Amino acid sequence: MKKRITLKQIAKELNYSISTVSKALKNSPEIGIDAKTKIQAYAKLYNYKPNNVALSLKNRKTKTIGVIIPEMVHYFFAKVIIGVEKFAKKNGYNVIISLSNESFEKEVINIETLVDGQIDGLIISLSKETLLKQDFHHIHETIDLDIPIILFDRISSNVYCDKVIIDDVEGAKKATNHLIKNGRKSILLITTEDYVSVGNLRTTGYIQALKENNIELDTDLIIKVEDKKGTEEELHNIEERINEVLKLKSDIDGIFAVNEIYAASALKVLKKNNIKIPTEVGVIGFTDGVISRFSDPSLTTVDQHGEKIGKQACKLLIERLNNTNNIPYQTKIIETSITIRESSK
Amino acid sequence: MKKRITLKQIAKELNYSISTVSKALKNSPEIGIDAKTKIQAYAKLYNYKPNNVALSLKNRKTKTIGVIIPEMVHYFFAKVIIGVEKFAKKNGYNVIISLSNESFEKEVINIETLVDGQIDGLIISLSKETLLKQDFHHIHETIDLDIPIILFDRISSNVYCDKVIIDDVEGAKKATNHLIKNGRKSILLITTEDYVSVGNLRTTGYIQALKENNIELDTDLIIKVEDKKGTEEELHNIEERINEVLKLKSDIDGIFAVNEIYAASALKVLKKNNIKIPTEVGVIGFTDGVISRFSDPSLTTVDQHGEKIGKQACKLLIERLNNTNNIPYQTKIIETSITIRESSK
DNA sequence: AAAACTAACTATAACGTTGTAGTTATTTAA
DNA sequence: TTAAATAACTACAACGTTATAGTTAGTTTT
Repeated sequence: MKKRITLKQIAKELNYSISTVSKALKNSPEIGIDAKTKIQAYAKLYNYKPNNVALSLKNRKTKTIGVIIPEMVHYFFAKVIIGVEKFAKKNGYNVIISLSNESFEKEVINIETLVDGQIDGLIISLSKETLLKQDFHHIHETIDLDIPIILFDRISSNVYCDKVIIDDVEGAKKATNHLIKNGRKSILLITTEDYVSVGNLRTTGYIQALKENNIELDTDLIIKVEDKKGTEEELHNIEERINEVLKLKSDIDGIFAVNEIYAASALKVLKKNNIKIPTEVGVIGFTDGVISRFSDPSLTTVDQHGEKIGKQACKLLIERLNNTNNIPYQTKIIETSITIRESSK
Repeated sequence: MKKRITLKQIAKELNYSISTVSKALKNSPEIGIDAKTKIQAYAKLYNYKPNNVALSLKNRKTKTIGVIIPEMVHYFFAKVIIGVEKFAKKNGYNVIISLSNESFEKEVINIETLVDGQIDGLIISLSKETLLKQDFHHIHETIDLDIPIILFDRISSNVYCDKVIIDDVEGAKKATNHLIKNGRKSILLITTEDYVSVGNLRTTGYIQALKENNIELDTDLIIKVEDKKGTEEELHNIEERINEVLKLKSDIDGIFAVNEIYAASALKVLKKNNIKIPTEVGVIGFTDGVISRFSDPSLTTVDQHGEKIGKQACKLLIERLNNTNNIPYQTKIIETSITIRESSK
């Protein structure tokens, strides 16, 4: 119907030049008070708003930040996005979200499309496939184009850029220590294959905690799950493997899972075997999401503070965007904390 | 480092005019084969890509679709977005996601920012506050600006535009009937206050199902929850109220909850009271999300097929964008289905 | 009363692209 | 051998904005 009004139209209507109108609306002292009042009133009446696309073209910046996450249905990523959103809005930036669906190819395409004039900078958590392939050319090319990238959570030491992570080792240590402090000694670890960096690090933390408490490491107590995108089949397989180990090692009194799905699976298997939680076996999971909160018993978790991560990532990005002279790359570490619920202690 | 190359630069470098370069890259027959080969080779070498912002300005369209959802941590919305994304990408559109956080004001601001040249059309699920206020001026203004809007899930009959919904009444009926078919007669309904349109409709479906099966409606068996954004306090309150009703009405043999959080709360209370699920009480929830899948017992749910909804919404939008002549507004209804799990028969 | 200044404007270019309307030089038709 | 046609280009305007560099007319200054 009534398309957006432009400076040109206002100028024509009021018999001023486009420049005058532009300046009047910017309250420039160059413009007389008469013209200003008239123009401003007219603009208000017709609800003038500058065309952002034109501004983007002129200023060569879009005031938009892109976020690429592997999946949307993860509570953690959702939280991160909320953090990014809040901080971005506060600083006059918009946020575009894109999904890689854990696929390397989609990640590459998404970055290309976004870099294509849509965004000033990117916040990315790498897809599993990318980490497996160790192919980061798309990231490097983007940085070469002077488009800053902040990596969070799923990062790689082979990429030079700002990063925001949690201390996965420390978090896993905290989790394991929590179980040990409760007097547990035979702790089952349910983790991912090593190429998933966070899984790897959490495994390390588990091992370190044992060592520091002089508990001998028993590799039979480590289940490494091959990731298959959470299919029913995979879930079943995980439960099966947990079940086997529980049969084999009857002295297990604690379980640490590197994500909440594995933790929920552990709960299920324990309950099926009529093992009392937390009296006989205590359970703790990494990632504080809805599943943990609503499971029965509710799960003790390592909270990654996703919102803080998002905020920090956004902050780093905006700082870099505002700073033309290259500041050295930073890696910010966000503290984890343990949220104690029914499944432990 | 190496900023994106432009037509101008190519033109200068190869001593052609900008128009020639533009046309050569578009393979126009106006341009000689020599020039074409040279220009195309050069463009490829320097990885030329047209600047999207300039194109947006020129074409007055952005090839971007905006999606505004009330929250991100809902599995349902996440699914819808996946559906939108897939269909959009396939048709050469990008997707921007924005969150209203259930706030009317944020919804208004988000729409304004997006409409400001960022998007060609919008897909929106209204915030609770908007539905409560019944203030849709921002929606109407956007439509007046010739920016098409598709509403999904949380819609209002007071807005004239395309809509995609599920048949909430039918879905609730299916759910209630499922319990009745299992021989249950005293079915507790846990729903929202009436201003939340979906809650309202699902309540209607419940009532209709009872009527059709000649079961007398007992209003004591309806719990209407005042929505408070899922705070711990609210959860506690819900559990309390369920508990009270269970004490009062000992013959309850089925529970239908209009979302999975309420359903999970019901499970918890039942288990605390040592009531066997599903033998003594069967439970079914609306919305098929992670909580339902990982709860214990796992929850029977009404699946809303979020991905389908997203796809349909995106389809309607793109059709409208491609059709300058006004087609009449449509409301598409996506079928629900029941996913039977452990909590009911 | 000529020079300098100022207030209040306008013209122009630029951001990167594309479609339309030229402009050449060369070839073909009459 | 002149007019018409064609091939292969270029110029220009436009999308909406803003910063820079003008241009007026009127006012001070001396």
